[in-house]
Amino acid sequence: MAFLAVTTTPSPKFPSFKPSRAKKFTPTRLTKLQEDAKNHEISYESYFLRISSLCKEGQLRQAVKLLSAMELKNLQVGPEIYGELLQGCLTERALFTGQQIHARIVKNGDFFSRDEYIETKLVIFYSKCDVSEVGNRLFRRLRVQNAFSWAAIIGLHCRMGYSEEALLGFLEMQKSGVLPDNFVAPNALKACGALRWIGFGKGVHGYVVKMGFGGCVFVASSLVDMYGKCGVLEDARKVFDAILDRNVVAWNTMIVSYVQNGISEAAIDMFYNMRVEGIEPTRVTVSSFLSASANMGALQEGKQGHAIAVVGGLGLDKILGSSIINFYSKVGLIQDAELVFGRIPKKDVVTWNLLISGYVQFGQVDKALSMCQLMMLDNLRFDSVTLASLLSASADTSDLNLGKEGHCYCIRNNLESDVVVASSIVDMYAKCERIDYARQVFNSTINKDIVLWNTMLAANAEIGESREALKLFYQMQLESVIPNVISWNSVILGFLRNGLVNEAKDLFLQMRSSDIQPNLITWTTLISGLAHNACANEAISVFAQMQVAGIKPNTVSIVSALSACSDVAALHYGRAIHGYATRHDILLSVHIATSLVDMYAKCGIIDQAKWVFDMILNKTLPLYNAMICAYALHGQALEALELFKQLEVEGMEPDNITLTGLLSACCHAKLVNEGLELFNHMVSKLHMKPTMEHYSCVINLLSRCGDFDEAMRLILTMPCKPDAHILGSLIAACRDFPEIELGDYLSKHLLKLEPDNPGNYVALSNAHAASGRWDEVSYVRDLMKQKGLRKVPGCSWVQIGGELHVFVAGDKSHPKIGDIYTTLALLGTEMRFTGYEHMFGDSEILFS
DNA sequence: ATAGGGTTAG
Repeated sequence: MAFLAVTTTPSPKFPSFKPSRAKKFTPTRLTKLQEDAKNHEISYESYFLRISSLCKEGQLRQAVKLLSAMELKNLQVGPEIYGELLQGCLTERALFTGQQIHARIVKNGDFFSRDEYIETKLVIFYSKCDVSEVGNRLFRRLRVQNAFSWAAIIGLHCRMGYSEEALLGFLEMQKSGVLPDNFVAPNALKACGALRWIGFGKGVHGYVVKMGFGGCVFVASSLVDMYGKCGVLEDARKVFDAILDRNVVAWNTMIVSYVQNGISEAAIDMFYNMRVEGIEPTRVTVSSFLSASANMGALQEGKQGHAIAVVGGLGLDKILGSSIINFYSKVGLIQDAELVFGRIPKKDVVTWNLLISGYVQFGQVDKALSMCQLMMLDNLRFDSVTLASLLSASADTSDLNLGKEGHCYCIRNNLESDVVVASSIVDMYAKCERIDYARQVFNSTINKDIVLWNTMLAANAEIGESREALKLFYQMQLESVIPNVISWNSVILGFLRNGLVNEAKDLFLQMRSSDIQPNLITWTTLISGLAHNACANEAISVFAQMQVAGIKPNTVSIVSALSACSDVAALHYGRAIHGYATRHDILLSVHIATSLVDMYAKCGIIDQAKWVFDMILNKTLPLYNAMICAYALHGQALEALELFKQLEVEGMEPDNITLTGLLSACCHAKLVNEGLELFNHMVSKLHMKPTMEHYSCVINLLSRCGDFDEAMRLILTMPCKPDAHILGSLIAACRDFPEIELGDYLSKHLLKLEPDNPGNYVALSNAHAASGRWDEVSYVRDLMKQKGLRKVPGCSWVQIGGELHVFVAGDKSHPKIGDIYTTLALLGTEMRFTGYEHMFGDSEILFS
């Protein structure tokens, strides 16, 4: 029973003195006591007061010195002095000093270390310093677990993210007969919010009301926060409205709830209401307001928020600074973001990440990379967010080496198990055309979330692996991940990229009857996919359906619809879309103008195309290209060349498309000198490498003008093998002149060169058809049949008398069919569709 | 009691 004897040591004599009395000392009495202490014998009381005030001022070293002085003089030190010292260490979060005090307490024997007040203080101290092992151990050894220690330990669990433990503590506390007070309730509510346990939260709400804490702003604000975190904004608002004296925190909590639930408008509204009530915003207010502004892309509001922070003298800490940077980079004002970045005194990873992701988002990969280097020089390590941005940059630029470096960094630093990072890695490999690597990373990631599934789905859809995409779509559902709009959209895209139009339409119908409704991107995907698969008329009708469904078309959908109109020369619909764009003030978009130029040109109205072209002030290269190709289509080579001059005057660099347009314009107009001059200019002055199309235009031009020698010379000197198209056009020209011998030679050569390439046979038959030699066409087709070659879709046409004969090989829905409509449009409106006929087993569309 | 960053679809 020796140890019992220790615990029952007779208590030393202490002055009967309670810390609560300290509050009654007035400042004058305090100074008097301090003077006494200097001159005369220092009383216990004044030691206590001196230590207490030093602790409150944060002068911990001085306070500890006094404690040592007391110990030297063999003065008895009571629990209240240790308590004050611990409180001082607590507010200063001075863990080391606190541990020293703890050591002295233990050294002084069980009377001190087992004092209820001291024990509780120690639990609170270690809990607040987030030393959970010690805090928990001391708490478990407590003989009396009072409301204070319970609050400390529940708060500790809360801060460490052990929300379940916090709530268990809340229950256990009640079970042991200690009633949770208005200090514990906020922590319990915070845990409910973190766990999204609305049921438990409501229980706490009921308890709070029963106990009469409902009027406490702290508790009410926590309730607002809890309901907000659980997504029940109506209840959050009800609690908020019932608070009688709302302080800034209450307002902030409500604003934050709206922001976190994506209701930015309401958050902004709240902010203005708060200002009307004359509540001064804090950094928390402004940074939440800026989040809302950033999410809405509300330029004016965000700038106002920044101004309020400056005018209100709110210091630029890293969180407020980050919010400002986030806002500026989200609205694209990267330079302003840079400026603010430079003014933040203490930056952390988040600050750097924001600027880096801003750069990545606006395509400034170089700046993002140099930022990463500077970040390393600042002794900061990359985290998963940095890597996600870096990997996304590698994906955008298809930089496989950079991407691999990023992947390796993730492996070395254990970041690859983060789903977000895994998604970025998968996306990076997919965009760098290494779907095999993407698949490997995808398979080895344990916890797949919807974004990761969608990333893999999109990767397969992009390359038309529709089977694989559909498989993933079912597989994710088997693993209880419910597809969202993006998943559906990707599967539809996969079908369309694979040319499976019916399957795509089918899935779209399924989607419309499911819980998930098509959004703008679904409609756009479908319209553009139909247009690309030669279903122009359907594309146009889907575009109309989309408006019926109440979805406002954007630039991409309008451009796709216009391209569909171009394909079938649907002037009527094209004009309607033009009108729509004008009414909605989106005509200024260069992309739409470019499509309009193309559409009007292909519908035969070159003047209208020029009108649209002239209307755009800041012309881009694609716009010039569209107009040049429009002139080429209409055989107006001189105008095209004039435009080329204008383009060079404006300091633009022509690209391959520009040159193709110009050369084909020359070719149509048989401007042989201009064409050759252009070709030489392109090679020697612009240092451009001619493509097969460029050679094709020039060789076609030469042969159409009868210069077969020069054409052959070019064929022999070109760095790549001539394709079927080039030889085909040459053969066609041979028939026209006639250069029968050369033509026959080339024909045989073409078939000898690549006897198994069906494209060559098609080219040949097209060439024969163009010169009206039907027997030859028939012969070539027979040859194909003998060789068992599948027909390659394609078409050709020829005008004989008043009739236009159009030959369509294979499927009538082949994209090439669009050319027929364009040709018809160019020929004028007299041409009338008269029906299909069959010739050589293929369809022939007759017009007259 | 309240605040900041990242990944997927046309």
